[in-house]
Amino acid sequence: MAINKKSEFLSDEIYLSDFARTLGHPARIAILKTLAERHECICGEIVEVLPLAQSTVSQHLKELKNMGLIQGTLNGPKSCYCINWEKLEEYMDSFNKLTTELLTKKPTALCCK
Amino acid sequence: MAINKKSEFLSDEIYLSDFARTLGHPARIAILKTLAERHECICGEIVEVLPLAQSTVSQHLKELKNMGLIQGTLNGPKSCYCINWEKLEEYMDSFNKLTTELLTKKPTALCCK
DNA sequence: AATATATATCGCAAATATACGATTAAAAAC
DNA sequence: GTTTTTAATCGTATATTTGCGATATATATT
Repeated sequence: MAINKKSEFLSDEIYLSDFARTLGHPARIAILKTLAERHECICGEIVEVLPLAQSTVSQHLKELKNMGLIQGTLNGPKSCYCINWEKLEEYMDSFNKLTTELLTKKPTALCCK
Repeated sequence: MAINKKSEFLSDEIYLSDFARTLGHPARIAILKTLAERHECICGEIVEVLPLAQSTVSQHLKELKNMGLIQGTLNGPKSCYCINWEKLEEYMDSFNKLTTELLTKKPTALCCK
């Protein structure tokens, strides 16, 4: 690859693709579902639910946190995670805007005959 | 990584994460936007729009095609691409179901104090 | 027939992502 | 004060993704 060409795209496209890439692993979707269900979890609870080692789960949590989709606060030796709804909804809105934009351009006739 | 743990997740989570991963690169989002805008494009038109080499664009097109999101038909030496709306809407619906499912579980009180 | 055009594929290099065990750090329990 | 518990980080191995040039293939054009 040598050079990362990502920066040459529109910032909107980068923003959306970063969100999509973050959801691009089943573990991270499962984590969001678990957190939504339970409202908050300590790391260990999430590890129990996933078929992955603790260190791997910790990495996925870090990635979700870096994207702002979840937040974790220390609670003694434990670390309590929950969804950052504001941020999640912001990303969802952007995604919905894209899908709406695409759908409004859906042609009536068939293409590429 | 040694072993791919993806298969140990729920098929629904795998399905969604595959879709998300496919949108996880700005080039593929840009391709979908271009195809929606123009209804159909030959490969060369897409190459013109993107800041990537022809062979790289061809790879991204292949990935979108493998996921069923676009279809390409040969037209002489040219290859005409368009969006597979049925499939795209199917993925979007699944994604919307996830977001709805998450949002219905949004708590009223703050978590992780 | 020879040449030009268009695009898919191959082969390779580099970057990124995934996964785990081992270690570290910090608080809790004893 | 020592031990245990919890989770983050480090180091490392492997897999996957991204990107390009070169090549192959197939159709148009001349």
